[in-house]
Amino acid sequence: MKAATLKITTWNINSVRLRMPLVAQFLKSKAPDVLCLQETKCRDSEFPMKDFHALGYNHVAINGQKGYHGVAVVSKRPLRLSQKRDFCDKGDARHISVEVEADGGPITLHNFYVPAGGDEPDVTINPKFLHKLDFLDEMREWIVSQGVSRGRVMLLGDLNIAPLEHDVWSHKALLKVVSHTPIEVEKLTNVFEAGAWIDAMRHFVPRDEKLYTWWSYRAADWEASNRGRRLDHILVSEALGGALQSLDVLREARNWERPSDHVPVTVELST
DNA sequence: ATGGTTGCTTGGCAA
Repeated sequence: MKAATLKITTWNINSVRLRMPLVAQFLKSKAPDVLCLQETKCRDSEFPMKDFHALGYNHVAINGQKGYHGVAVVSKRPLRLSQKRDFCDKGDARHISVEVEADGGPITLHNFYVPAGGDEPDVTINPKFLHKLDFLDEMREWIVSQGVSRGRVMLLGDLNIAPLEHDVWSHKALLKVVSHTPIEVEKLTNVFEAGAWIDAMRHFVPRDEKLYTWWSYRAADWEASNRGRRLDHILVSEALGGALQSLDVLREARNWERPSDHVPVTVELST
């Protein structure tokens, strides 16, 4: 009898075509039921569909665009595409949602790639930062008005914000660095509260322990300096809070050959 | 004080 669990991974892959060998290595060794990707960086017609099929991931939902952004969900279990919402009406591919079959009933997944926001944390001179804040406001409004977190729901992906003091290597040094500024943290906190989401990663790792999912390419030695940030998140609705079984942040993936700057984050749920 | 790297594409932006 099949174990009644569901393993779900989120991973900003920074070009799915370039890194398909790493994805294959990951799927073979960890075998999650569902993998949610961000920054696929290709049109839907260019997505390496056959490679996923060959690995046993026969169910695929994609929202891609040429060169930038792009999100995808690949699964060993049947999926039903439910939505591709164009937040901020810019035509960006930054969201896709699906329903995944599970023993206790379907689970809705919302896979996000939130705008990075550029370098300057000042909306008067940096339109990319304004876009990021507007995107977060729209997420909050959408969660409230649509009741997004009702039922068995997960919201995950690269949210490009490290909200807690120990989600960054130095809280003080990063207060004026986009990804950890007070205004971004406030708006992401509003998103969390709007759905009464449970922070699945912090369910397993205390808030006073360092926890990162991303290390810059620009460090001479990422591992020695260890200047990481927790930019990737998995949130679950209250109905799934009691189902959380385990967490795996695959730090070693940052040392793979030609790695993404983000590592895969996996949670296991009892279903 | 201000680089540093990577990907998509071939000059320069986005991250």
